[in-house]
Amino acid sequence: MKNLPLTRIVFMGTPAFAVPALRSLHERAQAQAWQVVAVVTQPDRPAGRGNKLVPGPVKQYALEQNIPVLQPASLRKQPEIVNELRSLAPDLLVVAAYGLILPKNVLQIPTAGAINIHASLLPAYRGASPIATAILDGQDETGVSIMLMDEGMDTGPVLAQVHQPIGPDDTTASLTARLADQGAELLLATLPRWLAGDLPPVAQADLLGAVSICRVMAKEAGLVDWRQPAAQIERMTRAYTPWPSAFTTWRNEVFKIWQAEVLPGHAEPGLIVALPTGVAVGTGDQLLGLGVVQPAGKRRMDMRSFLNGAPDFVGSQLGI
RNA sequence: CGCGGGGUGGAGCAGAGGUAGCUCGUCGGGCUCAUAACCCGAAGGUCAUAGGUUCGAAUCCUGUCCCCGCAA
Repeated sequence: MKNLPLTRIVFMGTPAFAVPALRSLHERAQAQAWQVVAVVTQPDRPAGRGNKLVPGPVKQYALEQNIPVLQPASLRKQPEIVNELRSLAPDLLVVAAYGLILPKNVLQIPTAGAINIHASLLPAYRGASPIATAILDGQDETGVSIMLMDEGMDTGPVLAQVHQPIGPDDTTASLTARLADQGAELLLATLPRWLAGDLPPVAQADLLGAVSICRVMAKEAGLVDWRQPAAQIERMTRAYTPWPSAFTTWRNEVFKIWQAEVLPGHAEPGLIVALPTGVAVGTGDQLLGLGVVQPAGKRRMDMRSFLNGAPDFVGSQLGI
């Protein structure tokens, strides 16, 4: 038992989505006879007020667990990092939301391949924002795929998939948390079989569903166009939580909408109207009832609270 | 020192040198088939914190803590 060769794993990931997978690998290391020998994550970035350098969640966890951390700014331009990876002699790369493209010479390092956890049912939603885009599209389910990486973007053959329903109140935040846990579970279930040579990869062309691609989300995507249908705007509030949030302007300042619901009725797009049950905004079709909002400089609050301090809100006009 | 807004009864806000006010909520009472309705009454605040200026500070000055928007 004690002399079995350990499977050497290098984990690559950055945000909170990747943490459950790393934690699972690390906590089960002994039982599964593997070892997380290093973590590769994006460099600390200036964040928050004051622009202080902030390490990502994966780095924080790695530091707590005394796992060595590498933070290259680029894999292509820093051959010394690639050499360092090679010298770690990993058997396996496990990648989850790392944020950098892995060049071929990196993918070739591990003897047992590079495995990626992707938050969609591939081949749907390849790319950078699978969770938010699925919500925005009004999908009623998504999932997690464990796949072998190739040089394309999320194009490699799939080892395992699980489905996850998208609830009517799901946000990118809530879905991300569930998918991260589910992905970690699936990873643990998949890895031993893959390492044992017991799991044939399936090409994405042989899977159900059409290819679709989602790009990195832009801040401006959250800007509400009140001429759109109410249902679309409602989905924006959930898809863009926690970032960049669905927002409009009120009195020339940012006004965020965190929670809303489609209601019957009609009003001029962007016009605030009073209803027996609350306050709503006109859209391209129906009304959008406002639930939780956030004026600039204030914390988010329910509509009742906001109206207590802004009695002239009803009748005013939002947006551009 | 990246830019900016803000911390006032449970909530959201107003007040900007003379010891606090509005809307909502809460509690008691009334009315109602009923209501995020209405009527009457009440409780509840050392105005973030430390120091300073002043006869007097929530209001002016300085330090500290905390919250939020932008930017990244």
